[in-house]
Amino acid sequence: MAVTIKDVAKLAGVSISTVSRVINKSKPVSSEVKAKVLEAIDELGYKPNEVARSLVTRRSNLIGVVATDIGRSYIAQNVRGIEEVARMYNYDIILSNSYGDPRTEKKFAGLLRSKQVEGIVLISEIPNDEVIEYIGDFGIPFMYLNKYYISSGLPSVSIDHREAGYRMTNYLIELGHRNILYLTSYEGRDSSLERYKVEGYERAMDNVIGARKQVYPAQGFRVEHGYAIGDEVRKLIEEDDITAIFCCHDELALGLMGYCYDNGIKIPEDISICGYGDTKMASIYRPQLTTIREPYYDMGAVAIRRIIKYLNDGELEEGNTYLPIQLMKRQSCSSNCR
Amino acid sequence: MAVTIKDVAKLAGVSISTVSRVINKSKPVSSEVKAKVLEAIDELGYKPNEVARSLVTRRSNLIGVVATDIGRSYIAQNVRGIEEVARMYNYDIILSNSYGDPRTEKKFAGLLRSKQVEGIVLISEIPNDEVIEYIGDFGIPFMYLNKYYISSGLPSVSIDHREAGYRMTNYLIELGHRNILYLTSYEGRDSSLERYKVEGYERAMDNVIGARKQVYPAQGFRVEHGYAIGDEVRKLIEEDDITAIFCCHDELALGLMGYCYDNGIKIPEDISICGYGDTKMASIYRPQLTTIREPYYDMGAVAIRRIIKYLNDGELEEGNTYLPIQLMKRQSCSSNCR
DNA sequence: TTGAAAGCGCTAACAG
DNA sequence: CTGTTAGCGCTTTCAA
Repeated sequence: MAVTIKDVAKLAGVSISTVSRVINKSKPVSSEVKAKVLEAIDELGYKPNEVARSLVTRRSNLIGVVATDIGRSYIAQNVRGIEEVARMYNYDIILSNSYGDPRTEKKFAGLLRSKQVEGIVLISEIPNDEVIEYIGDFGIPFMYLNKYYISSGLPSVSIDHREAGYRMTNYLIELGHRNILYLTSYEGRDSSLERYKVEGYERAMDNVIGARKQVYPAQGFRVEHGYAIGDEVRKLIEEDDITAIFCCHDELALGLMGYCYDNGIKIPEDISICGYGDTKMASIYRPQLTTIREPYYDMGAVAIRRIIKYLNDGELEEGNTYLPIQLMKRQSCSSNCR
Repeated sequence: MAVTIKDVAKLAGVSISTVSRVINKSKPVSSEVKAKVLEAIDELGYKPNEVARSLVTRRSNLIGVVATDIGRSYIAQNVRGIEEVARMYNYDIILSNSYGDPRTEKKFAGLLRSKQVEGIVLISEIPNDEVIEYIGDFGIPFMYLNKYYISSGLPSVSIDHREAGYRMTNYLIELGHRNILYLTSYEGRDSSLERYKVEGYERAMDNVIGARKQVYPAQGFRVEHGYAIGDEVRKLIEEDDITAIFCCHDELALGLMGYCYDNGIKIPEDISICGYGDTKMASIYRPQLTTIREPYYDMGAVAIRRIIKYLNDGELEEGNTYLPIQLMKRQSCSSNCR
């Protein structure tokens, strides 16, 4: 049986209230008594039962995180940010993976509430109004991270995708490219964030005489989709004289680069390719991937910070927090255009 | 104020015990009463307070995970395995990142105990007898995952590194290589697992007439270390006519491959390189990395399964669980030797 | 400065 | 089958 506050009290020859007071420094305790208590705690190796404490204080010091899949590199970075900042404020993280199922997201949110978490961060890759409404009713602070879908009005953290799309495109234009293909992920719905990036892309292209816009859809945004679209892209390159491809996500770019490698297409000599996200792999891969940095760690850190701020001050910030954009110029894009 | 069991009892016109019974299906309840209770629960949107429940049942349904850094790809996979299996048995995961500091590992272990976790998985990258002893005293099941250091006797999960080193080396030999460099991570201590891998490597080399063994240390096992050792390795290749390099970890191999790319050394035409681990990147990178698969997801899954088994049956399995070895033959190794 | 006692929300005997 | 009651380990009034 674990040692409890009673054991400590008995050994120190004081009441449990006194022990509680020295643990929490909640009220003055005479230094001699305090010494005795501390000694007893030390001798017994006593650690307060946080569950009991939570029950009475109504503070679990727990933050719930529902993520699509911690196995995704960027999500791991999100979670790192969350965990590290939470830790600074003495919060622990309960983690659950939904694997992209909306019903699971909702179920886990409910489980987290049962565990009395004080706040929830949802890292999703799908639109899911139902879970958002559901969590909204919990009456605890909630942050929503989704790098694929629009979360208009929801408390969230991201970069300005319009601006990012614009900047990246402009960089390619500066390199001398005119026929730049924007490779998007296929989207039935228009709640996709792609909308903004494409807007930025088009705005940049429209500024330049002789630039030819072209937006082409892949079947998704993962590595395998980038690889799979290779044949089609190759055709486009030849037919339309494309010299640079702006991929809507790093993973897609990496898949496409894999295809190019396997098919003897040289990057950036034959074609410039850039990505979006700056996942870990982007800088390890060769040629290193030119990309837009989405600061995943910071996104997590800011998200949890907003939750904690609310928990401390009751101050509720609304809407999206915009983080600075960084263009990572690397090896995969050059001015070697035809 | 959240709705409690009392509210439900009042609305349903029954006692709280009855409500408890229908929630837990712990004792028979007449179907009409049950219906009333269920209705009340639904109407109020009642969710039992797990904290209160934990306090009385002494079961938190929480598993603590202390990891070095969830940002590392393989650790994310470990945690995925842990989380997914734990979930099947209704356990939640509390996650903390130690960032490799032994004192932090110990501190977090203590915090987890305070939170009444029912088991702990420690994913470490350092030797740390102190924390092991500390957790050992908690009297809860404990699994130790460390892919760099020996955990002799401790409950753990891994592949047979001796055999893996042997098999990989043999594969290179079969490809025709004779001068194979084993690139290890620098180790002052001999509690490193490298010992086993090198043993396997040497055993394979010793079997072959004309094979020349050479074990060379990098300053560590990360991508940057692989890149940094590039100059030295290049010299070795030339001087000693090395045709293949067996890197002790994928990250090291990837770093070295990056160096090769940047310096015009072709893989596998000029040199064959293989890794160890089969991290996600190994199959995305080009050329794809030939490597030994360490099944990270499974390692996590098996670890948590052993914990849960103990929790259910009280059965304690000791020592290491060995998982099958897989040799991933890919693009980075060929028989193109001089 | 200290102790006694109530109670957080729930489960689990114990009675009935 | 149902209700009453005693805690789980702790914090926090309220008195002393």
